[in-house]
Amino acid sequence: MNTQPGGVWRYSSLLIPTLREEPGEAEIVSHQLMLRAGMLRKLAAGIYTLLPLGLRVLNKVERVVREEMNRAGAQEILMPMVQPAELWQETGRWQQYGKELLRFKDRHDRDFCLGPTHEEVVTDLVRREVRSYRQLPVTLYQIQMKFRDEIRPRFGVMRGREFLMKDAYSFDLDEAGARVSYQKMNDAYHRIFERCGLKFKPVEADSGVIGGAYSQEFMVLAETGEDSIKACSQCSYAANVEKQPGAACPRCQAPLETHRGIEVGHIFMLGTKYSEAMKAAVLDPQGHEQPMVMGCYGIGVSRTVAAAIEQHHDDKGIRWPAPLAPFHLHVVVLNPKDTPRAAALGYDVVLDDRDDRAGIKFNDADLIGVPAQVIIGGRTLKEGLVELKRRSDGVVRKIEPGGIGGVLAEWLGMPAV
RNA sequence: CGGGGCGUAGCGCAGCCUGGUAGCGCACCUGCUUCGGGAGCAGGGGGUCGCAGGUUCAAAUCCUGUCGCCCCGACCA
Repeated sequence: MNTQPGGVWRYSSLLIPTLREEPGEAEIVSHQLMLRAGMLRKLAAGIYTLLPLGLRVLNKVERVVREEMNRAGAQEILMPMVQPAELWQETGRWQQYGKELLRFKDRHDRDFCLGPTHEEVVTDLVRREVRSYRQLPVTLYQIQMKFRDEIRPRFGVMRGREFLMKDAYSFDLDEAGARVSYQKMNDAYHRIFERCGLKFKPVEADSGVIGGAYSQEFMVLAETGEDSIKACSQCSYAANVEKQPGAACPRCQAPLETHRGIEVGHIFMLGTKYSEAMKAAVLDPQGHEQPMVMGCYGIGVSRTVAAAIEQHHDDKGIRWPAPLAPFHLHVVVLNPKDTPRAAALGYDVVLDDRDDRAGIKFNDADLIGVPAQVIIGGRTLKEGLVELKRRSDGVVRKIEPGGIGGVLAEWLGMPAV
């Protein structure tokens, strides 16, 4: 599908199978709304097909992520989903990783796995191609489907087995350089989640199987989050409960408050765990071999979509933050005979030209949650006006069609492209 | 893997306890009317009741096994 900005799409030609009733399979609101809004359908436990609307939102998150990764100096690559066992045996994770790592053999009886993460592959790439400290620092990233055979997938794309992830890996000559790279990614993550319109909190976390010196998780605050976090009531300190079992802030001794969070990002200072195991080294200015100091940085792209819905919805449906919205403007044409010539507004527009009753169109529009709606029809149309409605708070303005662009720019907080 | 629940039309469900030729709402198709917040009337199509065995004259219903899905727990970059 065309994802170029500024297009006009006819609702009648899009596959948007909205559901009036709540699907029995969904427990939490983001999962329910993704199904009801026709974004998502299940193929098997934890494995989903994204429909046009769902894909458009995913693409919007990807766009924000790419822009900020590129701005931070990271370079995009694309690594294979299928990985040979040998690499994982080098780091010992072939044995360490449990059943979450889906393994299989090819026709020649060689062992492979579906990549749940890409430290081994990227380290293999860099050790082959980078020889000198002059080539550092380098940060590589990709946006790719991951597969983790979760014990218990749940809540739709919140905890799927197959999911879209942005993973980045930094390589530096020394610890100081690695800290700079880590900080750049930290800054980029703040910008990404802010741009996505999310209320989030960076927390200190355990680095788990990935390993490394220290790590931070980016938690979207939501009641339905699977993680519990402790945040200081006075300073900015916050930690995952796995990491912080105490009741008082270790920095300022103030009491800690408990919140629920959805982990949408996780950044790790890896150190030389992988570069040493895999002999990924460069020559320093003195001509000595040094293992590269690494960091790795993940964002659950599909999970971010669900997290955004958890924070932005009401009883009628989704209320997309403008940067993530599948469309910026939803044109509700009450009488298909009044279908306007779709003016090039410079925004993504969906035009509901279906031959259906007004109630169906209003309800679908609210469900899908495009941030602005134009209602064309009735008395207003006879006056030569249209109604512009803001989804977030229901504010309605009657204006001349020529004024739509201006109000949109104001409401969306973003200029036309 | 332990505990709980559910598999009946595309979706949501009833029927199962107490066995006797499978039903409701929505959706879908046709016609007429209607048309600013999920229309009305009339007609119509759609089902191996998850699957496999067993009991029985007869199984959606009872028994056994099995598969799938959901929730809680353990686990989780």
